Amino acid sequence: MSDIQNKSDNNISHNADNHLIIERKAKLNQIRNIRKNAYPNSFKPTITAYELHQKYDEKTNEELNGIMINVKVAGRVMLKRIMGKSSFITLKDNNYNIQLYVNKDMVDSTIHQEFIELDIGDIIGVSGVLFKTKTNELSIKINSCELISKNLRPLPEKFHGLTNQELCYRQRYVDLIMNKDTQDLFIKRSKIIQSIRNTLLIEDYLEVETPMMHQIPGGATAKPFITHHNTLNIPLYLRVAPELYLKRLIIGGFNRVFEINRNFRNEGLSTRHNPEFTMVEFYESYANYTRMMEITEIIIRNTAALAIGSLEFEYQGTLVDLSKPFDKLTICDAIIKYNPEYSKNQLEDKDFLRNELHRFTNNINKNASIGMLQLKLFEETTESKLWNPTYIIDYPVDISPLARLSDTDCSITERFELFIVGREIANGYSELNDPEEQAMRFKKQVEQKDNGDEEAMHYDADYINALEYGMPHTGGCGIGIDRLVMLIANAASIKDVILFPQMKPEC
RNA sequence: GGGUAGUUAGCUCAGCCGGUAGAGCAGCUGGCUUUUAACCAGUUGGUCACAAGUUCGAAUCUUGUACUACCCA
Repeated sequence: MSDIQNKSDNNISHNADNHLIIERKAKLNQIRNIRKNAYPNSFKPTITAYELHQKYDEKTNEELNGIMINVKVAGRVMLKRIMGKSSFITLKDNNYNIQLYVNKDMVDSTIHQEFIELDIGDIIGVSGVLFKTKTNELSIKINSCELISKNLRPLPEKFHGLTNQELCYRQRYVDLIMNKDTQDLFIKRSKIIQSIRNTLLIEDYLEVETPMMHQIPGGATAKPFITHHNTLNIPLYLRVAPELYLKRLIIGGFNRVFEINRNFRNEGLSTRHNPEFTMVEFYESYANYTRMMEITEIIIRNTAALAIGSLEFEYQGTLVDLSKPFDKLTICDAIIKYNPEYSKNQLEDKDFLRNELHRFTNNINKNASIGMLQLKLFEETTESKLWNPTYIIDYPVDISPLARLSDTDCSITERFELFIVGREIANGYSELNDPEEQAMRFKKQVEQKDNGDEEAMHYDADYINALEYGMPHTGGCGIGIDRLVMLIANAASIKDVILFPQMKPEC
């Protein structure tokens, strides 16, 4: 800890003080000289700005004068309009504004002086009486004013706010102070997660927590972060997925479980990738992938209904419709539907697929199965066209090491991915519950790892051990919550829906 | 990893056929009795991201580096 502390000490004052900050620090020093504590903690508001508007917006000035409502409110000074005798401040309390008013002749001169000397950004507590101005704005005629926390760093410009995207991400606290849209988005995110949780609880799922630190990373083909446990002196991996632990719980006898939590993948940063991201994974025994598609559909509709109140909405300027049953297509059917120039015969011809793929990429595995070639062509030609919700089903077994084989075709699995606005939102399957088959699949993964595939899975002997106790047939699914929030909140980048996205260090 | 654009005052932005660095807001001083992006007058504030080059002279032209955004792999 102390090492890290010492290193970070170097950047503590990375923004050198300008004259604005020097002036405000001087003000703070004055306050320290006058008061015992410049950061008092005794002010207790009696009402919030939101409640004030709820209760009193409809009242007239005469009605308010008649009942003389005394209130105590706290918040941040956002705007000042100082005039000779009458002065106004716009106070922001938990994202709602309330106007404060003071008249020089009607209060003690020190209160008036303190009021007009407040800086934009200061956090204050006031008490006063409600009234309405000429323009019918609910306001508080203050009779006392206490500085609770001095603002030392000036806020961004009052009209344009903070628009510098980099600063919004790096200093989210400033973004949240200035931009109501940002606050609203993260409120929406919270509602979406609540909605997912509610839907699963109603479906009788149990919410659980499984390890974030794995001795053997598993559950997805992805490159993990690695760390070290000092006492045990072993490497630990931040999990890439909770899947194998959730299925251990199914084996343990919980019929329906889910977990909403972070996964970590050691990949690049992009508008669709943050190294830590949030997933909900849910597993239901005595179910298969058809049931998982049904419940995924319910979950996604419910989130939209709760967060935006509609199943039809715009994403980046184009309408998305969640109201109709989600389309369900195999990889080949989807290619043909969105690219009519291809025929079924062509898609079953390995040489044709290879030639076709060379138009898009030179990176084609020599040993790729026909399923893999079809998938590759799907990714190149079709994925980005799947705007309205579409389940792509029956993925090749090569890339689905934890999914159950199809009963009719042993080259494919009972697996689906859900695409909306051209992006993968969910991934689910009928779980592979045959321990011998699973052991064989793990061995294949290990071979791939030995051949240099950093994303290939490890052999998890304890998971095989668990499966050998017997796991009922089970359906499972994971939904990427960040991408779902992007969709519902109409955000272009994953950084917009993560409060503190990972950024490169500032130089 | 590759391409394109951006980086100028605390914030939002001008300036870019090279010639003393600008505005609005914020700040400071003064005025103003219901304002609301209050207004009016005056005023402080800059290593023009960083580094090298071309030039008598670079925010401006060239190259490189860093970060950010977008597109592609």
